[in-house]
Amino acid sequence: MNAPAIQIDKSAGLPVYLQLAERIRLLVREGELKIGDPMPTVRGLAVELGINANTVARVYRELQAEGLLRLERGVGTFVAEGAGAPMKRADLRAIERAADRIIDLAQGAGMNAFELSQFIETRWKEVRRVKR
Amino acid sequence: MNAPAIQIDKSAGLPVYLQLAERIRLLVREGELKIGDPMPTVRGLAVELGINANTVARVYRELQAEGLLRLERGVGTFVAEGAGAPMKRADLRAIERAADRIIDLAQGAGMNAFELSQFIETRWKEVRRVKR
DNA sequence: ATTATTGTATTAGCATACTAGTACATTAAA
DNA sequence: TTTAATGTACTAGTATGCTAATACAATAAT
Repeated sequence: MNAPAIQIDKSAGLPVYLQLAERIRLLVREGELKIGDPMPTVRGLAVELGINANTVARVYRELQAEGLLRLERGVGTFVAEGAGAPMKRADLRAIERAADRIIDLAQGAGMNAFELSQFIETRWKEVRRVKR
Repeated sequence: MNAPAIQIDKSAGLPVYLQLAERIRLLVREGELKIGDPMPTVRGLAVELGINANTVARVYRELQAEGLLRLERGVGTFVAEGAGAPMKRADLRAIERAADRIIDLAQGAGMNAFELSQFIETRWKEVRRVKR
């Protein structure tokens, strides 16, 4: 499990570079990518995903600016020290369980993945002001 | 509540026409828009959302092709007869409750709306093969 | 010193997702 | 018949999100 599978959906409507950046952020937050872990090569990942190397480079640079990655020319790209602690396993598990539950409900109601995620984004923005 | 608020996020990365189409599909599925209800005018909605009338027209035409809307030139646009029954209120409520729960968990873990929705989309695709 | 591998940079070009403007066609109401 | 409101159609232009190609620069291994 040295290199977790990074995958994107080129036909998803959402720009590839946003998907890729978000996927990497999530892998770090989940703890699948730990501080110091090597990232795939710019060229290598580009080939693997079937996208352009510049697109990968752009994402890496953006994540470096966020302090999530550390780019070393001639050496490689690594998860940066400033990448913040990953979620607690218990929290992650709880979110996974909650996700499975709502996915189950949504499927039962005839929704698809896109509809559900849109629904949740909308609801998030609506609920934010409640602030419990 | 004749016309439920339709809102989009122009800075969300996701193309406006996809957001708009999805938002309308959801309103119909939730039962907020019922069969026969009038939709906002092409021009009116365009102005309201700050987008081009052609973009709205495109979305309406697409939803008509799906059988969700009925466009009558010179008259207006309406929710079509073939729009299918809305979700049961109980199902909708269950999904809303599940959404509130996972939003709460995600916020607690430091995620944002976009991260959560991406997480759920990814998990949906992963879990699909389990097929319970 | 040489070579292979890495990230960096630049330029050109293309398809998509629009914006903007205008004209037209159909319907209902006056 | 006229008018106002609706959806339809077309053309032109722009910004974004890429693809493609190429060259350069730093590092590590030889």
